[in-house]
Amino acid sequence: MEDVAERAGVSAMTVSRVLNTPEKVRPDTRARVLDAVRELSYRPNSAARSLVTGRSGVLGVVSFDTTLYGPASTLHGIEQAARSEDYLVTIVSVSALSRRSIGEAVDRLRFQSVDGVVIVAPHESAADGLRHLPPDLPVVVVGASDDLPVPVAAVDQVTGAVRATKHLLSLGHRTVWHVSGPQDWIDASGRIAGWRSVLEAEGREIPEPLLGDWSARSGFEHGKRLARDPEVTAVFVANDHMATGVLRALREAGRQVPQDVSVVGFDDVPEAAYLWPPLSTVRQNFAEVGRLSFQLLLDRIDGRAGAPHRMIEPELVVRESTAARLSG
Amino acid sequence: MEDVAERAGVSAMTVSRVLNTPEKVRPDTRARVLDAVRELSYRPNSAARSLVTGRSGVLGVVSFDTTLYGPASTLHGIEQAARSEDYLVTIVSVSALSRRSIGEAVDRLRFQSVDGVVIVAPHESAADGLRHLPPDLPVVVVGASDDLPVPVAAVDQVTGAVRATKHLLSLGHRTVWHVSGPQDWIDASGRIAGWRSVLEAEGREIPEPLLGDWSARSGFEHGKRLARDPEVTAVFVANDHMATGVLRALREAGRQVPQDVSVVGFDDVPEAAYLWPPLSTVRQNFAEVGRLSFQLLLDRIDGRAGAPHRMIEPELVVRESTAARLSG
DNA sequence: TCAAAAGTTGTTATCGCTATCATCGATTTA
DNA sequence: TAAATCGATGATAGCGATAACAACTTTTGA
Repeated sequence: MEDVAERAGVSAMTVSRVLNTPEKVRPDTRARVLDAVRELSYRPNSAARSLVTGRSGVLGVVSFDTTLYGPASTLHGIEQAARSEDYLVTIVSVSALSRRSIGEAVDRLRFQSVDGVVIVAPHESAADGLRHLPPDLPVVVVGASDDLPVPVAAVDQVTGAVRATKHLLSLGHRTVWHVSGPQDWIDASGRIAGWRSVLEAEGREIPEPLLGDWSARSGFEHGKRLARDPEVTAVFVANDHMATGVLRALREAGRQVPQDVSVVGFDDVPEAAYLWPPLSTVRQNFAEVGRLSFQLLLDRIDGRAGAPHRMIEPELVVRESTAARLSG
Repeated sequence: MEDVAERAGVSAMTVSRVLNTPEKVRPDTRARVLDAVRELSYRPNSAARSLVTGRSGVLGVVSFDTTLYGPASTLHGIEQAARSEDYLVTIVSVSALSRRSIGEAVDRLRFQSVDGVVIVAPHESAADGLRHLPPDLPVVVVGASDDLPVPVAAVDQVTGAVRATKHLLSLGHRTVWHVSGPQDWIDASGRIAGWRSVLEAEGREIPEPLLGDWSARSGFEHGKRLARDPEVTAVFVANDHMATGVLRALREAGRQVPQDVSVVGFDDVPEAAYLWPPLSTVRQNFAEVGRLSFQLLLDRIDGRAGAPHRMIEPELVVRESTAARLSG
């Protein structure tokens, strides 16, 4: 920086000003400095800068398994939004959402002086960890229940499940079976709640939900069971991967989709439209969740109040895995 | 830090030593310092540290679309490996792999003084960008051709394609059709090369490869074409998502898999085992690629020579989408 | 027993930048 | 015209850590 200053015939302070508050420097001086910067291909040292400003320009994201479609998309959304504001994103992926693992992840990020943290915590067990966060660190949570002391951005799971269930009932099905995610997942319990509420409101029989683990394998296992029961004509599956397994099980048992059984998934993963048959599902706009959570975090960092909680409405996408119930 | 020193009755320097080279401090002093650290819940300031050491403990990853299964898994592998060595990972995801976008991404990371960068660049167009990297920055590339001036870690695509193709021929198919990825992807061209080499070596007819774009949609489109041609009995599809589309197209056209047509995919995405029928495919160990590339990068950062290029062998996973060709 | 060696701790300077306040000339105002 | 104001730039002092060397203590060995 000294060299740049010398070359431009100014002081180091002026160079700093050109880089941070250009409007406070006379245009011709500014130009000279910028030339010198370019000629020496000078890059300011961020460590020194953040040492004195107390800001690093880096955000942390703590996420459960980033290879899953949802977390990966959310992360991507956060990253895109962050880039437009010149923030960089540091990721810590955790394999469990206990109080301890969240605490450790946040500590590691804090140690690197991130300016704020987004925690993608779709799991019940995270709640404890989320209640014991350092109070001086700006934090936003994605996909958790909204009774937390920090801002939350999430897709409204209940509404999504309600739409899926209503859609199936409107096709004339007597009731709707449900293959759910693990109950300690916020998303799973929200979807169960939405599904159940519709059946209750309409006075339909409420079958016991079949507990899956999000994997295609568990969908397949439950699908085999459902296929055996001729009463089953409509299934709401809590995610598209499990739905993939359910589709396979139904077919192998000789039950046609959608003629014999209608199936709705959740997520709208990219390949959902190309399963056989194309899967009706509930689309979650993860990218939007990412954008929103970043916005919330930025508000926090800059000391603005900002909305405390933000819900995003999911959208029912009807394809060919659902059809009117055959009479009889 | 001053406070900690005072509380422990030592100098700041000793506190620093306790944190960095504990073995150079007498056990009792060390204990006193650690107590003070705990009582004041002191956290060293990484900005100050990296200002003086020139190291940040942060790695950068530049990756093409991190929502794709491959890049996401690789990223995850890098992150896990990095954590075990106390590195944090900062991610920049780019939507194109031009020289410019790679340059910008690397610049943004360098600006944050990362200690090194892994570039996940499975695209031909990245080559130009990879040849013009700043020479003073430790860089490792994942999934690129191996004629680069930087270390490369990759899955051996050619071998994977060879195995898939040989498997199909060994089942008695006359030849093997290929739905490929975009040709400017390294992985796609490698798979084409492997597939073609086997057919050539065996003197089989070499059908024109059908160019897809990795999406289930394009697999579906090509699948419709293949389904119309009764000559087609074996298809090697360049990834599992396209294979999903191919399966659907074949079924819709009334052609049974595997009785009429055998299909092999590539990647082994988690749901591949639960498609209908379970998809035979080639498994790429992305986590291992991530681990390896981190290792390579660490060697670079620490000034060790290290292996220049590392290839990982993919593995053929035979499930139920492939079967012997029916005579006739 | 005492000097040399080894082990421990402290002092000082510095990493590269920006906050703060001082300075100085130019412009406006009375 | 002199005083007040303003805008642009500069000088100085840290931010919080570690490197390098200095100083002091303890061990070691003849």
